[in-house]
Amino acid sequence: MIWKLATFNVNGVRARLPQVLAWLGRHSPDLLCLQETKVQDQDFPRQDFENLGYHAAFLGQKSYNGVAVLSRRPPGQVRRGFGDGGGEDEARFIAVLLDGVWVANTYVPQGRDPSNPAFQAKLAFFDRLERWFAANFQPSQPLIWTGDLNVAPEAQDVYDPQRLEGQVGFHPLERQALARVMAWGFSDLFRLRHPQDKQFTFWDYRLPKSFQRNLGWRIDHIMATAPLAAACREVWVDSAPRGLEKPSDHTPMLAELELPGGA
DNA sequence: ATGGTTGAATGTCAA
Repeated sequence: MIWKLATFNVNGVRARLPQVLAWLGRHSPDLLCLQETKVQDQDFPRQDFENLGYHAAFLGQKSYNGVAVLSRRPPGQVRRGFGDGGGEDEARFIAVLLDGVWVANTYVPQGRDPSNPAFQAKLAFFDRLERWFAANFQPSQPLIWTGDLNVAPEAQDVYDPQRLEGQVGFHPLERQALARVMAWGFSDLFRLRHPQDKQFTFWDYRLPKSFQRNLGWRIDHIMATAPLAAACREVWVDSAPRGLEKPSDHTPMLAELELPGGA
């Protein structure tokens, strides 16, 4: 079974709804993970997605954050929040069991600035994620971790690594925190398939003409354990949505996997 | 230099 999955930080699912619906019609992924939906659950535009044949699982809050998974087939199970006894006040984590594969969709805290307490909360979020993976899975099992991880892993993942070194999103402590989760058992599917490419997924609104000048960051990711990394056929970034009128500041990343038999 | 723009909200925060 060929499986197409995608991740897209939409920066407001209601503001981006026509764009997301058109994108789904064009690309027809088996599942699409959304971040920064910025909508309470009772206002999530579920019907618009169902009209296109997608099931919607979501966890939102007022004004900020919010994650959702849209899927062609209904998820067998859904986890909203970590459920580990820690705080669940921010809507940043949802996981679904789809076609026998668990997919964790995360909106990692941005961190604001390395001197800000939010930065420590960002580092702690990675630790919490690793504990969730380790408590529920083995690295030998098929598992996807995707979303806006808000970290560029390597120098080739930012437009100016010398200038940006030590800034939020490209700070050594964040790269280490991400690397520790990866070391549990994940591969970065984009980097696996494209070892040299300088391909970004985010271009800041606040930098004049950042998209036209390609002043971007690769901070949206699709990570997979070994059996799914071996099953990965292709990974790519669709930059077109970032060039539309009133775009999100992010653009989608997609992957195609040949799911192992029986998954 | 510490700017700039956007969404959700209708203050101003978070990114």
